[in-house]
Amino acid sequence: MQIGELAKRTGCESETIRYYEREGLLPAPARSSSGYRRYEQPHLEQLAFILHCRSLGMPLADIRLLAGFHQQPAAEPCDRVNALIDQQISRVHSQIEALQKLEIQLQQLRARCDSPHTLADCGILKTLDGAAAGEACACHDES
Amino acid sequence: MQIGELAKRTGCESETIRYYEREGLLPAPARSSSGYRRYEQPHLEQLAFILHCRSLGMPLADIRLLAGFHQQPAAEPCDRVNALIDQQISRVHSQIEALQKLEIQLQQLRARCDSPHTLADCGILKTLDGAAAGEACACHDES
DNA sequence: CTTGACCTTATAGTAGCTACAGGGTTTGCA
DNA sequence: TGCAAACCCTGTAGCTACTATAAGGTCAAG
Repeated sequence: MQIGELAKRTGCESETIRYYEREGLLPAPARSSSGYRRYEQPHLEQLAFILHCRSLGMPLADIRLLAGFHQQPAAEPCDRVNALIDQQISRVHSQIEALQKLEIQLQQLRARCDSPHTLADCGILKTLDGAAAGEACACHDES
Repeated sequence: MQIGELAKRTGCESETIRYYEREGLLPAPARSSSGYRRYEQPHLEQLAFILHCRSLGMPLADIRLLAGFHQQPAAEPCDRVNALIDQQISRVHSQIEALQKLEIQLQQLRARCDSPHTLADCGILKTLDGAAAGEACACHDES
């Protein structure tokens, strides 16, 4: 199949497929006489593997590693696979925590201007300006 | 003060300060005879304003807008300020939701290999491979 | 024989920095 | 006076994971 069909079947844009090839995540396929890429079933599965990992938020470098385990002797221990997943879980987890703190801070800031005002009276702008001048601010200091 | 001192006082690297100047977030300061940037107190406050907003995860484009409100007549309504903060809150909120789903999916995947195995037996790799071949997977399908 | 849908490569853009390279300046010390 | 360390300058390239062009070649239908 051509790149467009692979794209349609996987829901991944042609340009992204070419990008994955350049990045060494997908093997370069055979070419037709006119230079068009010709994909087979294994390419589709490899791409699906990549997309599945991406949907789990894994970085391309980790996916490269994960894919690489297929080339290794099957009797090897799989602890590095587990470590990659654990790493990803902890990355995601700490992002969640950081964003939750952020949301609270933003809501505290937002509460400073709950009814419509003018720029001069806006509690949000005042808070931000005050913080810039070194004062305590609703969003960061009154935890 | 020179850029290095501004950097030290704000905890922002000199290169980032120059970057903000290039991006039009900080006004270009006066220069010494040898071309060194000379900052005054207002620059420090402006930079602190930017850093404070950044610490709330606001994109530079929004910070530019927020800073721009200082140049506007003080009697203008501040609803666009509020809208920017609301937007940021909803961005952060939907990121949190997406990451929480991700974490659950990752943990379901991780549970497929809770004790050490070989690559051949690794429930994680098997799940990922199966998903690539079109099977249902622990992480996405058994919600 | 032309139109439209496909494909090719190469390059630049996105966000928000960070990290050089390759220079100039200033300060202090011997 | 000479020199080294610690500053500063500009300009450019790198990071992630794409996305979006430009400028062109190919192929099938009508």
